[in-house]
Amino acid sequence: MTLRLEVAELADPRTSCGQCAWHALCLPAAIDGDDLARLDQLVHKRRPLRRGDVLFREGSRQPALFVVRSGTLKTFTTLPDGDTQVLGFHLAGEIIGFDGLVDEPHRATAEALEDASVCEVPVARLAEVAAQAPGLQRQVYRIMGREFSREQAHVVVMGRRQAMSRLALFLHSLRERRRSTGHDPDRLSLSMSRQELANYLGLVIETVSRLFSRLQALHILEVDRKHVRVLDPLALEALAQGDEDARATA
Amino acid sequence: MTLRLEVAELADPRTSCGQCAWHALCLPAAIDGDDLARLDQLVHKRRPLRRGDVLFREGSRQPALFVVRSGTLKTFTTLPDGDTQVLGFHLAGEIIGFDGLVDEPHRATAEALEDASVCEVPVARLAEVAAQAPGLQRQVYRIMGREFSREQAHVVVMGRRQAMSRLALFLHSLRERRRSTGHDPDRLSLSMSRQELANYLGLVIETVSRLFSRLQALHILEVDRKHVRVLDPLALEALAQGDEDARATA
DNA sequence: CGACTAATTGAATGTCATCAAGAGCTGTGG
DNA sequence: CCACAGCTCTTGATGACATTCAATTAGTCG
Repeated sequence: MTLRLEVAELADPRTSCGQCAWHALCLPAAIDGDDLARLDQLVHKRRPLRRGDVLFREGSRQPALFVVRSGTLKTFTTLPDGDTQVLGFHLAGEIIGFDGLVDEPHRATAEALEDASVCEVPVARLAEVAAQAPGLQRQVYRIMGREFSREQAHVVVMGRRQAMSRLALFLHSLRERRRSTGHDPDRLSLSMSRQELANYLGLVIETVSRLFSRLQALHILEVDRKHVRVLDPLALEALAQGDEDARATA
Repeated sequence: MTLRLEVAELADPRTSCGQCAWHALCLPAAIDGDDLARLDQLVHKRRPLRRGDVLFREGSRQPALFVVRSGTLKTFTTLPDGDTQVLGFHLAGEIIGFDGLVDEPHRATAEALEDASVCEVPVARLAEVAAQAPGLQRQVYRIMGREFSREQAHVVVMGRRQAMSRLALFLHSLRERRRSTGHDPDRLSLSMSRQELANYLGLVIETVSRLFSRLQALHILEVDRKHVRVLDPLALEALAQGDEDARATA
C-alpha cells in the first residue's frame, strides 16, 4: 500500500492518529497503547482549509502545532515597510507553528495555497501528555530538529548568489520531498504562484519565469504552468552547484 | 547591577545555574528549588573555548544543547561542492544545537570566533528532568521558539535584494541583541571576519567592505576594524527598509 | 464573451561580482 | 626593535547578471 492511494483516507477528518498515513513522520511515531489514545484525544480539530484560508496570523497567540495532512500551505512574515517574505512551503506530512510555541505571538502567517487539511495540536496539552510518554517527548524533539533543518536549508538556498542555482536547489528539495513520500520525484506540482516562489527565493517574478524558460530550452525541464517534469536530474544537480554551463546530459 | 559587570562571573566555570547572569534567558527560568538543583547537576560541562575551537561538527551525533555564556560562535554548513554557508552568529545568552536534537546528526559545525565559554546540556537527561518539571518543559519550548524565530530573521535578511538593506538589517539585529543584554546598542563589536559576515549575508567580501566605507562616508557609522559605532540609527533603519538615498539625519 | 490576473518575453538600466592591485595589521625571527 | 611574510581588508576598473520598465500572451472567472 503506497501513500498515493490514501488520499481519501487523508481527507477523512475522523481518521485516528493510529490509522493516519503520516503516522511514522508525525507525533505518534514510537508510541502506542494508552499514550496513543491520549494523543488522539487532544488532536481535537482536523479542519479542512480552502485555498487562501489563513490558519494562523502574525501576532496572534495560539500555542498550537499544525500537522499538514493534505494540500500545501505557505508561511510568510510582513516587514515594517509592508513587504512580505515567504518563509516556507509546507507539504503534507510537515508540521508548522513552532514560531509561536509558548507565550510568544506568531511571527508568521500561515495560509493555504490550495485546498488542504490539518490537525491541530494544542501545545499545552501536548506538553502534558509528553511528560508522561518519553517516546512522544523524543518525537517532539525529533520533529523540531527536522523543521529546524528545513529552515537552514532555506538559508542555504538564499545564500547562493546565482539565481539559477537557487531555483535548481529548490527543485532538488522538492524532488527529495516527493521521493520521501513515495511519489515520482520527477513529476512536481508547484502549488505556489511564480510570485510566491520568486519571493521565497529572494528573486523577482520575471527572473523566475526566465529561468523556467531556460531550463525548458535546455531540455532539463518540461514546464506546463504549475506542472513540472524533470527530464534531466543530473543537469539540475550540476546547476544547483553553480555549473552555469550545464547542458542536458540525457 | 548590570550584566556588563559580570564578566568575571561568566568566566567562572563553577557558577551554578541559579547564580548565572543568563538565568532569565536560559533553561532555569521559571523553575526553582529541587528542579533547579537537578538541572544544575546535569549541566555537566562548562568548558572554555579558544578562537577557532570547534564545539560540534557537521555529521556528528551528540544530542546536546550548548548555552553560550561568553564570547561568540558561528555555525555553518558545507555544501556538496565544498562551499560553506554561515548559518548564524551566536552571542552570549543564546543556545545552539537544535539541529542535532535527537538521532539526527548535526547539519552544522559550531566554531568559536573568539575565546568563549559554553554550558553543555545533554538532551536525553534534559528531557528526563523536564518531564517532571513543567516549568522547565515550557522554557525549553520557549527557547526553541526563540531560536526558530532567529533563523527566520536570517531568511528575512537574505530575502532583501539590496546589499545595503541586508547589512543594515544585520546591524539592526545586532543593536537589538546588545540592547536586550543591557549594553550600549550603538557600540558594536564584530567578532566575525568580513568574509564570514559576507557569507552570512549572501554577498562577497568586497561588497561588504564597500558598504561599510559608504556608511562611514555618510556619517551613519564610524568603522574601525571590528569596532563599529552607530552614529545615526534612524538612517540605518531607513536603509534597512530599502530607502537607498538615506542620508545622515543627525 | 469580456475583464481581470498571472505569466512570459523583450530591451535597457543598475547593482553586485569579478579581477586586480595596494594598504594596513599581525606575528615571527633575526 | 625592526624587517619581512602572510594575512585581512580596502579600493578601483570592468563586466555579467538580475532588476526594472514595458508590452504581449495565456489563462481564469464572472
